[in-house]
Amino acid sequence: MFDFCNSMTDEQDGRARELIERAAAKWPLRILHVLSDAGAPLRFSRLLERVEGISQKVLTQTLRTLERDGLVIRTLYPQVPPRVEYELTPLGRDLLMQVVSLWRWIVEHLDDFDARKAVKLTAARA
Amino acid sequence: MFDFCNSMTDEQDGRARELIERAAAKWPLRILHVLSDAGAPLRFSRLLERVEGISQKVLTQTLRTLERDGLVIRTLYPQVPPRVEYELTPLGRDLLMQVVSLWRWIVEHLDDFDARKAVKLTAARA
DNA sequence: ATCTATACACACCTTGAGGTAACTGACGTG
DNA sequence: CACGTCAGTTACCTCAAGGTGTGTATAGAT
Repeated sequence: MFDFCNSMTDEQDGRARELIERAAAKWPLRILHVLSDAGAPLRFSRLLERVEGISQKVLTQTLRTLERDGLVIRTLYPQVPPRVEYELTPLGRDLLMQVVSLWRWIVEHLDDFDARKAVKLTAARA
Repeated sequence: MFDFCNSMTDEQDGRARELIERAAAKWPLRILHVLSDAGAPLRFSRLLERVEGISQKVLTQTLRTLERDGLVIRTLYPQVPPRVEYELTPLGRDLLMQVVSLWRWIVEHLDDFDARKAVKLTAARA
């Protein structure tokens, strides 16, 4: 049914899996979403305000990971006090769009995600 | 850019987020994939063999969660020794298809996920 | 001299997912 | 009566993500 899965090398599968796991962590998608909504580069402290509930430490961590993955760009302006701006890369924007389409599908089918709606066949045939 | 995000209630967003986080955990997608490939109900021990590396405990845990979410159906045949079969629900199949399309997109763009490919603008304008 | 703002770094702690290994219950088999 | 099978359960441990709280460099403003 998913022939393409078998046409992947193990390395491709591994890397894709890593990316999914990193992106599906607690904060990355929120951050990408905030950056996308802003439509313009955001400073560190703006992100800290808009990504509700995140701590400074985790925001820096997550941003570094997103940067390494090529999803955001970090621009440092050597001023005092320092100024750093973050913005989405085209890849980040594209990834977000892919995820959003999945998200939309889930929201549309939210009522189905419930075991009580699943037909139970418990042992009728046994 | 993602207008539909703002047309969601907080509750919808929260539930969708929970589902994503659960589904993107270490094992659920593998299990769904194995069940899908099998094309037929699988016994517990068949899953244990085919989902490489998973332990009994985690397999049961994960299957229970998938069952609660309405993604798999558990059928118990009251025999001795016991026989239990797991199969995908239509919803599970559909979810897997959505995720696979995301997966495919990621694999196709795997080479782009690398910070070295991102254009760096480090402070040229400062 | 003190205070403030910015974007962190560092040390510490909590929490939960996941791993490991042993045990269970019911029954048919030798 | 011991043994193996199946689908778990239970107790215990580990490890890393994430949370909390503080420290730091710099220079302009008061």
